[in-house]
Amino acid sequence: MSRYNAKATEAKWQKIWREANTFKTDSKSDKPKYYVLEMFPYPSGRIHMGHVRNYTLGDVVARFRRANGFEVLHPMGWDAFGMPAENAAMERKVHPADWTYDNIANMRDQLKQVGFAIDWDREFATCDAEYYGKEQQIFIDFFNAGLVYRKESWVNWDPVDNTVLANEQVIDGKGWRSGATVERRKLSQWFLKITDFAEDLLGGLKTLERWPDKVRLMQENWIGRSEGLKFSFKIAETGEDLPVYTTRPDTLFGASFCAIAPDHPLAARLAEDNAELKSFAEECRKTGTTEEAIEKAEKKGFNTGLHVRHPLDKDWLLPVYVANFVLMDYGTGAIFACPAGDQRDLDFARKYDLPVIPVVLPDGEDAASYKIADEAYTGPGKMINSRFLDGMDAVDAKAALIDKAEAEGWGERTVNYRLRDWGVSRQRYWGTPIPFVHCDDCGVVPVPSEELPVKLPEDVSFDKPGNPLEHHPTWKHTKCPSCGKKAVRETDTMDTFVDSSWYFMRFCTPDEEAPFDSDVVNDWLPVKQYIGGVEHAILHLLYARFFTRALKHVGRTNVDEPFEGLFTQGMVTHATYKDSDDEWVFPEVVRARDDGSLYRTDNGLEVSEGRIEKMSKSKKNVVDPDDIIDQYGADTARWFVLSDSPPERDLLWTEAGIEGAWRFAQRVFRLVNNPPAPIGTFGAAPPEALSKTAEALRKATHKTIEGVTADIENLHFNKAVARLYEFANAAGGKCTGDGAPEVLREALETLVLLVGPMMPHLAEELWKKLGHKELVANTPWPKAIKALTVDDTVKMAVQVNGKVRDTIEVAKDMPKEEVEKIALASDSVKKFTDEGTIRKVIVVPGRIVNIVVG
RNA sequence: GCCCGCAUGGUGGAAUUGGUAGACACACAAGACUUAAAAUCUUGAGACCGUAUGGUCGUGCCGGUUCGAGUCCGGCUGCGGGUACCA
Repeated sequence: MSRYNAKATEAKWQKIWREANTFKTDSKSDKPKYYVLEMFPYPSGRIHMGHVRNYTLGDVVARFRRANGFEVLHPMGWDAFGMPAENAAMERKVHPADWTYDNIANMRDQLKQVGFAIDWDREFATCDAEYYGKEQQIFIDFFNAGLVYRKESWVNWDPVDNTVLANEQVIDGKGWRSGATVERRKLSQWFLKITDFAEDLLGGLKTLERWPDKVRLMQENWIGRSEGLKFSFKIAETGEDLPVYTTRPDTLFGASFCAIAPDHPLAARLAEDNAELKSFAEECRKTGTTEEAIEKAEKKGFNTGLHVRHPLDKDWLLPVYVANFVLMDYGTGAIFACPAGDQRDLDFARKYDLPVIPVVLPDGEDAASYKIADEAYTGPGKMINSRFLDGMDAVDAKAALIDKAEAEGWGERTVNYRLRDWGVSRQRYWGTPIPFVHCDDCGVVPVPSEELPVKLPEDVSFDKPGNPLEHHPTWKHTKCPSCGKKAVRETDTMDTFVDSSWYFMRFCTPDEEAPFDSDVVNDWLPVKQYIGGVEHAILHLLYARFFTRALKHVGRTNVDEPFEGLFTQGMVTHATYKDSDDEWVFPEVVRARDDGSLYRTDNGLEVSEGRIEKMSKSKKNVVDPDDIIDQYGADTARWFVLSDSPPERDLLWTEAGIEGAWRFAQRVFRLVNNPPAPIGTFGAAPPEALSKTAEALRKATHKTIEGVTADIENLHFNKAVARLYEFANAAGGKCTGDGAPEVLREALETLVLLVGPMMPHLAEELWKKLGHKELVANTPWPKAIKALTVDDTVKMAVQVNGKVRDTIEVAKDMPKEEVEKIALASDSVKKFTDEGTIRKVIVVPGRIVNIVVG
C-alpha cells in the first residue's frame, strides 16, 4: 500500500491554492468579515518553531472561519526596523537594508512552505519607504494635534564609544562593546503624549472581554492610576515651596523625612555649591536607566541639611534628603516618607537612623505595645499617633485629610498615573526618520506632506560608533520648509514600536496613497483575533491601543480598540545538551545508547541533558523547521505544534512527539485510502435504519463535529486534537451491518474536514480521493445533527462521605428521589452506609450522589 | 525590588469551571504478524498493600472553607514573562 508522500503532496496543493487565488481577500465581499492576525515577525534570518506555532494557531482560526462563511483577512508582513540589522552591518559589513531584505526573502520562502492561508498580496515591510513615509505623515498629524513634544530625558551613554546604548546593550553597568562603565546622560528627545489617554486606556480595558485577564491586569497596573494628595512643603531655611504627591495622606503624622530625586531641580541647584552632593548625584547616575536597576539598587541618601515644615504643625521640621529611589518621572519627584507604611521608606529610615512612628494599627494589635520591626505595615487598620485622625479607619482618614487640606487650601485631591509619556527618539540609523527640520529662526518645523517620505540615505558607514545619520556628510543638511534658510534635519529615528502600532491598519489597504483608507479600516477593525507572545502584554499592546485612539482623535478612523480578541501563546522549549567539554550541543547530533546515556554523533563526546528552556541559538536547543518539514512535511509539524500542549502554555518539542504526529497523519491517510470496510458511494447519505455499530459510529461522528467546533472556537486546539485521535480510533473500529458503508463514508469525510484547518494539504488530498471536486478550503464546515449528540442515559458516581463507591447509569432526566433510591440500593454503597446513620444525601443531577454517613 | 503567570503519573497534558483525577497522546512492557527488522494491530499500567474481590494514599509545600477542593481562600517554595532603548 502506498505511503503518504507529504513533500510532493504539499507542494502540489500549495500551487493549486496559489493559482486559484484561494486565499485572496475581498474587502468588498458581502460576507461577514473576520480579521485574524498574528504578531508579524522580525526578520531575524530564519523562521523558528515559535513562528511555526504562532502562525499555525492563526492559520487554524483563519481556515476555520473561512469554512464558516466569513470573508477572512489573514495577512503577513515584516517588523523590519531594529538593532540587529545595524549589528549585522557592524559585524559583517553588510548594509542593514540588504541584510533585512535577504532575511525577508528567506523567511517568506520558509513560511510559504508551511502552507498558511495568507493573502500574500498584502505583504509589506516596515522598512519600505512606502510604509514608513505614511508613518511620518501620521507622526505629523499627531504633532499638529498636540500629541508630540520634545523634552530632555535620560539615555545610557557609553563614554568610550560616545554613543547611546539600548538597555540590552548594557551588561552589568558596562557597555557591551567598549566595556566602559555606562553613564546616564540627558538628551533632548521626542515624546508622544500617551498620558493624555491614560484614563481612556484604563477604562477601555473593561470592554476587552476576549483578552486574557492577566494581560488586562498587567496593563491596569502599568497605567497605575492612583488618587492622592498633592501639597507643598515650605522649606524652613529658604521659605520656598516643595511640592510633593502622596497616595497615603492618612499617614502624614507618621512622616519622618522628605526625599527628592537626584535629578530634582532643587538637588541640582544645591549641588552647584556642594561638591559632596554633586558627587552623590553623579554616583546615582551610574545606576542604569531601567526601573529594575533603580529599584534593586541599595537605598542611598544624602542629607541636604535643609528642613521642611510639616503642613499640620509649623513647629515640626522634617529633614530633606536626596534619595536614589525617588523617581523624577513619577508624581512631583519629591515625597514625604512614612517609614511605618512603606518598605522603601523603612529601609531608608533604618539606614539613616530616622524616626519610625506607627500610624496604622492592625486589627488585634495593642496601640501601646505595637512596634514596626523590619517590615512596614501597608494593610488596613485604625489610626494611632495621628492627633485628630486617631481612632479613624485608615481609609476614612485618607479622605478626611484630603478634605481638610482642600478646605484649608494647602493641598488638593489629585489623580496620578504611573504611566509615562512615550519617548520615541532613537539615535540610530535603521528606523523611521522623524520628519522634522531644525531651523535657527523657525525652531522645529515638520516636513511638508508632499515631501514625504523622508528617506534614509543608502550610503552610510558603520565604521565608527554612533548614529550614521549624524555622521553622514550631506543628508541632514537641508532648507527650512518655513523660511527657506539653511537648516538641519532631525537625525533621530523612531522606536520600532511605532512601526508595529498601526501595521494592522495598513494591511486593510496596503497600496493606499494615504496611510490607509478609513472606510475600509473601519470595516475590518477591530481585529477579531490577535495572536502572539505574552512578552508583548504591556508595551506593544498598549502602544497599539494608544495609536488607535490617537488616530481616531485626529479623525483618521472611528475605531476604539484595535484588538477585540487577544490570545497569548506560550514559548516552544526543548531540552538543552552539553558535552564533556562543556559546549552546548545541537539536539540533532545527540543520540542515546541502549543504557540511556547520551553521546555526540559527530565527535563521540559524552553528552548530558540539561534543563528544558526556550529554544535559543545561544544554547543550541533549537530544531530547524526546515529540517522537520523536509523530513515529515508541514502538516505533521503543524499537527504537532497544535497537539501536545494548550496553546497558551509552553510547548516542549520532542523527537518522539513529532514522530507521533507523523504516525497520525499516515493513519488518516490509510483510513481513507484503505478503509477498514467498504464505504458508501459518493453522495449516499446514511439510511434511517442502522445497525448497532453503525449507529454508534454515526453518534461519534456528530459528537466529534460538535466537540471539535467548540474546541476550535475556544482556541483549545490540543483538545480538538485529542478528540480527533479518539474519532480516528472509532472510525477505524468495527462498523458492520445496516447502513455501515454510508456511515463510514460520513465518518471519513467528516474526519477529513475536521482535520482540514490543521493539516490542510493532507485534507485536500484525501477529499479528492473521496471523490470531491471542490477544495476543502472552499467547503463549508460540517454541521452536527443535534439529535445524534445527546445520550438518553448518564453515568453518575455515588460517593459515601466524599469517596466514590459505585457508579450507576440512569435516565438523563430521572427525578432526584429516584436517583437517590437507586444509589442507596447499591450493594457496594450499602457496605459503607451500614456502618453508621445516613445524615444527608446530596444529588446533583447528571453529576454525582454524595451520601453523608456519621 | 515591583507587576503578572505557571506547578497534575516515567513524559506532554485532560477534568463539562466546586462534583468519578489521570481522557487523548508519547515513552515503556507483553503478545500477534514477519525468515528478520521496520511498520501495523491487540493488551497492560498513578503509587503502595493484596493471589484476587478490594483497600489506603495521591494534583509543588503548609493551613483553611465545603457534604465534596486539581479547581475557592490565606501563607510559602520553585520556575517563567514584563520592568518603558531587545523585538
